[in-house]
Amino acid sequence: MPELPEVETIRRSLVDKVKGRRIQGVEILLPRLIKWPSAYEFQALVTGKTILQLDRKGKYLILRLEDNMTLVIHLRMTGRLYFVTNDDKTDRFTHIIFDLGDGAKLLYADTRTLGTLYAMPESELWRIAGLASMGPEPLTQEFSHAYFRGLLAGRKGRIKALLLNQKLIGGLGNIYVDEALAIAGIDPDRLACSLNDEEAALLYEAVNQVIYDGIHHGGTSFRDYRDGEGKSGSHQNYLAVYGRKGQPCRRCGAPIERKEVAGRGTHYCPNCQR
DNA sequence: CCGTCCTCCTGGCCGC
DNA sequence: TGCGGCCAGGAGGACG
Repeated sequence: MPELPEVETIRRSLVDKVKGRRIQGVEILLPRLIKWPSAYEFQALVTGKTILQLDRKGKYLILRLEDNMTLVIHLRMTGRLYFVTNDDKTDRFTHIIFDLGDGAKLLYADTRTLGTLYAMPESELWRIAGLASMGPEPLTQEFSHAYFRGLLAGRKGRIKALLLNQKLIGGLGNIYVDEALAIAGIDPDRLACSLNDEEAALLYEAVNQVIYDGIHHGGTSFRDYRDGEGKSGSHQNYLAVYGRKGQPCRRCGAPIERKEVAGRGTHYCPNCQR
């Protein structure tokens, strides 16, 4: 499940490969993945355009094309983006093929087909609500300690739900939220407004730390995630709690447990997190 | 406005 | 061994 560190790793692995290349054609094998405009219009808008830059905002990848056109991709659960220079790597999960010329292709593959693609002029990006309403990302100036404290004040929902809310903080998903809460020693079931100053400070630091470490390790390859060259990340080897049900807590040795919080499978140490 | 629940989707895993 | 059932979870929409 690509979260901010995984999407950033994909961006870094692709940017130099696609920059300056012209999209010669687009083959759309699964049209329903195109959310705006129609698949036919999408094809017309991006074909013939040169890729000027590859940006990321939260979990969205944004290809900046010439003439202020943008191609936006959200990988959701199992989306993958590969750069290839031969045809060998297409399989039945390859749904959209961007021909970049000279045998080079950018492949969009997705086993569960929940991913979404959009094409529109930069001035119309407001159409993508999740992009337009995204909150500040960890490791940015905008995501200040004061901002984070402000989020917690008076909020009755669970802290896990708050961290997952992209309108409040951009880029966190289930893995990194569980990890941040584990590092900060906070029970995911706690109400956001119940955190004291010390806990809030610990959690703020933990959120930044897990995102930093995740990027540093090239992402977490727990199931499907690979970077733009098909390489796995290594952060799965450093996880504190996610996917470690029954295994000993790295801090106290107690078995990691799993429960449902905010409708999500949640891993935590019952001893360290309170 | 806010929180909760449902929906989408399919490979993989579990139990019978 | 086969197969039904369920789980994984990001995000948008319905609903109270």
